[in-house]
Amino acid sequence: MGWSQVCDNQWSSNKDDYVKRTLIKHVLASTEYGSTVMVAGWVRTRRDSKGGFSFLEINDGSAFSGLQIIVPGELDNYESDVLRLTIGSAVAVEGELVESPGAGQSVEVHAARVRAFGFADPEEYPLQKKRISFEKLRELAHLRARTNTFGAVARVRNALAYATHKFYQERDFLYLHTPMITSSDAEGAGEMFQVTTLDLAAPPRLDGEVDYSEDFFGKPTYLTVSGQLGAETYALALDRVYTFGPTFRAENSNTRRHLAEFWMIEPEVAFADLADNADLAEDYVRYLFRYILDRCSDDLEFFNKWVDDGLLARLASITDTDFERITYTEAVEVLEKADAEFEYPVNWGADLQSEHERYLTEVAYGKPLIVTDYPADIKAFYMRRNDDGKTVAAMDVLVPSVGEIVGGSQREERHDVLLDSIRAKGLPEEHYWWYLDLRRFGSVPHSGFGLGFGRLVQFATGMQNIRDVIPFPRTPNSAEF
RNA sequence: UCCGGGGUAGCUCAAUCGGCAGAGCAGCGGACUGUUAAUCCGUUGGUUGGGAGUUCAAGUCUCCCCCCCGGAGCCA
Repeated sequence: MGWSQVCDNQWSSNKDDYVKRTLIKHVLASTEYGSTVMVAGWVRTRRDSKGGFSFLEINDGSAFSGLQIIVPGELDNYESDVLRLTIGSAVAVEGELVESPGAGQSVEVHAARVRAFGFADPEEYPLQKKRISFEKLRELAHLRARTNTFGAVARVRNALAYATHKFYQERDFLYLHTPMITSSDAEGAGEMFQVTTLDLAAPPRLDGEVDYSEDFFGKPTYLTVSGQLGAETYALALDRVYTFGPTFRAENSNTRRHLAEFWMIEPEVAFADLADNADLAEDYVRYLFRYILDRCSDDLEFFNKWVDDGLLARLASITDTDFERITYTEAVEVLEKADAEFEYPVNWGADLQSEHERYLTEVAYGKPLIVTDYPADIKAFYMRRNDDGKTVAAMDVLVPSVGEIVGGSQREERHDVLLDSIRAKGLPEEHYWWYLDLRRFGSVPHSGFGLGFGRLVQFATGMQNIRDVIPFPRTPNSAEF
């Protein structure tokens, strides 16, 4: 049986086959009144009428809205099952699709059969119809997908992931799987989680030091903090590639914008300079928001109403306006002239602080902003040195509310300059032999960036905390579920 | 990690100067009803995060610890 048949309404009353159901989003869009439909999902609320029937609202996650079921009291299992269907119970319903006389929905189903699957004891079930705080729902991460908010987050996150692949595939980018276990800290992007099979209580030792030659890989290994360097190797053979996978940072970061495990998208393009890179980032981000505005309108309207009332206007403005582009030096000038109090002083050579980034994107320009050409001293070794000798071809995309969402650069393609940077930053050059090889053999200018997928979902939904846009967030002290 | 704010009923919160631990919602019982977070009446429900201390008396004051949230740093 093909998947399309599963989604089709092929249900037969002779067979107890509840796989052949119609997803609620298709039922809600249907106008085939009088037809028989089969639906299944989880009960959101039941209201009983002493007129001898019950209203059942069920949701299967396929749409923001649930489906109203009218259950007549004459059903055999009305007393035994239907009246026990409280919030959280799982149920399947066969019935007739009809136009609804009520105000809250256009269609409803008059049940001919109701099959109760798992009940949910209302004394025990932690979710309730009233609003529960996001903090409490984090403790209920195994159940929170059943709420309006987290169902909507999951659908928008999915749409953004799909749109990401669609965008890059349509542009002939090759999807690349870079390793999650790495033997070097070459990326230099933060503290790393160590991966080992050694007995931590009694590791083998040699001259007092832990003897990693006995470890699984024969040397210390870590979870990756970035797929960039691997992506560069493939871009310098296959022209344009992207990664989309998990990355890990063992930083003790406790903010609404950081996770210890998060997903990142990293495109890398050969024969591309910083301007090409900025064009790609802008096209990509605008493509994503246009996609969800088209495909996730119910979910976004919900977020706009209950989570962030400026969301829809902000998303629409981004799809309609070009991003502003300024250099770091220009940004510093704007900040120095700004009529605002900053906790941290602004001076050329210092990195932009969160408050500076937010001022630029929220106050000074009021839209997404691409800042380029940062001082070399505050940026990574692999970024291409500009002719002024002081700055590098780096770029950050800043958006209102979230701040930095994209960080990227043109990569240093000149072997001697790269080697000089590695030495100047005091990095162990023996770890970079293969990375330097790329500059010895067929080197070309190339560029890429990283986009934090969680921050993208935050921006797209208005959700304040990144822990609420991933199913099971990993943060310091927290790896439940 | 630093700064600040918190932890009280299943949930969201209140509790004045240190003086009998409360409300709404949920649950449960009943009434009513093509309902829409239904409504109305009644009702169950507490080791006030943990530990120690001050006091006649501690949710409240002091100390230690744990956890959560916001901001900062790190960064995506």
